[in-house]
Amino acid sequence: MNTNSPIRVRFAPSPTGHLHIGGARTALYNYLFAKAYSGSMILRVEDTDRNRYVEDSAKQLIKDLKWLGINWDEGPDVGGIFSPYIQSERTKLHRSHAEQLVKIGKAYYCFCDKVRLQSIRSKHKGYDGHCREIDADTAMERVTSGEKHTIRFRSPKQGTTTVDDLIRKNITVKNKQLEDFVLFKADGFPVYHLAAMVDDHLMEITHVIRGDEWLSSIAKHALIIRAFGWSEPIWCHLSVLTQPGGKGKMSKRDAKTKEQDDNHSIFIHDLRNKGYHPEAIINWMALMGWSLDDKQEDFKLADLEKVFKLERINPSPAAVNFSKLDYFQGKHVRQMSDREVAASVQPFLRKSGIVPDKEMLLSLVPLIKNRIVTFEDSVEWLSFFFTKEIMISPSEFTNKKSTQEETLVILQNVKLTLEQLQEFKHESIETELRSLAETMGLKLGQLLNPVRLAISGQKVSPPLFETLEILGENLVHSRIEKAIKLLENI
RNA sequence: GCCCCCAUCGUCUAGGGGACCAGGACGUGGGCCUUUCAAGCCCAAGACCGGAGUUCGAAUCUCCGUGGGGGCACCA
Repeated sequence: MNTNSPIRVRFAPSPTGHLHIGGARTALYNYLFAKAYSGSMILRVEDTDRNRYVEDSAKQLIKDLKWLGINWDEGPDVGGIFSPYIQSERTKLHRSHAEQLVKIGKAYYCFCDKVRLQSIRSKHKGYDGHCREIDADTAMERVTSGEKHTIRFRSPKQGTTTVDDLIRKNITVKNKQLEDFVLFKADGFPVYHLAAMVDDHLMEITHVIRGDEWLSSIAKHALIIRAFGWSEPIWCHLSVLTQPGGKGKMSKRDAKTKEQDDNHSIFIHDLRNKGYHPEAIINWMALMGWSLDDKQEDFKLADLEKVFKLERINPSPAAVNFSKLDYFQGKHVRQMSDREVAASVQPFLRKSGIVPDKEMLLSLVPLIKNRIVTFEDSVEWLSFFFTKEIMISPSEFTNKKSTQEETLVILQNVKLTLEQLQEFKHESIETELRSLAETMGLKLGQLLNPVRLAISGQKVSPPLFETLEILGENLVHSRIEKAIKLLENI
């Protein structure tokens, strides 16, 4: 291709379902490459398969990409000089190009129906060339008379086709391996192979960065391009993403059973609903099949836009590793300001029926910031602050270390101590409770754990002194009192 | 079955003939800190798929195996 022309790349999903991390990562690499080299990113929706079309999924796709921070310069929603960017609106273009290939003898009309194709499939590796030698005039007549037909590519029968992939060097395919594949379907729509090549050419795409699943048909694509006499884009095929165990392709089909546990999903919108931050997802995805060096692993989208290089893409398959996503997510949360965390957490609290006071929430954030992974996690850390009644079963108060009576005494003493406080601040609470533990001859933990249970209903909670302060004198007293009654009445 | 791609710790990776008894990160185990749980810090275990070749020298280059993956539609 012409190396002087500005870089133009495209992400070309088909609207058949939700955006998952495989597609998102392809989109990301395209986007980053465009940014790093001041090129243009194009979004093109490839919806030529009417059977698999899923209503609204293009809209969802766009929403998910935008949420991740991936933008484009041309696309169905923003337009551009090569409009339209919805492939099904370009079928006239595809048709005329297919016919052009017929005209110059690189393709031919085929009148075989599905029944015949089915019957030869067992005997032949691919299409048997039944309509290959029908003379042009006869074929033309049958087409104009309205006979159902497809247009097939006239694949070379001998020799080899060699295509250059940026990260895999030469890929050579024996031409006899190629059948006369369909370019244009009887339903009036083009097949991917034709449509994508025509659109890429017309849209002046310079680099095709796409998934590994296209590698096996790259010879077809090169042959189509060469048949037209066009120059090829630079090809760059990404590796596949495999299941967490490293075995088997990560797929949408069994995503529910294998890649997805309670907290993780391969779908971007699920991750979003779970409370992951887009930057964490970006950082995680970027490193599945790409690296800068052996030093830096923390990247913001803005960083990646500066340093991304196609040459550093790794051709070998990468297994999805959700624990690393959690790591990046946790790390990202800790880097956010308290205000940002509060804002991110709020929708999840609301979803569970909690409408927190803004200032109170802000004061709680420091207590949970390095305890949560996803924003949704905040709900279980904070809900006891906002619910009127908490549930405790008395049996939880006793364990191998302390009996009912001991716990009761602790709570009574704590109650007294707290009642005598001048001000209900965590510093003074801490001072008094520490000295109470000392006078009672208890370890701080022994003293605090029953209190924790009494006021939160949980064995684990945010740091207790701060928790008590924020919970407030009244609530603390009533909850401790309630726990005391509970213990007395066993 | 045929074709194509890939191969370094469990996982993501650095490395690209001597700098490597192979470096980093996640995870795992242990320790420190500590009011629970985290976070943080420290330590540890843990890999060049096998075999030939090329070379003074191979994780690195070549070939052959093996393993894994992807594709062989009027799907994308």
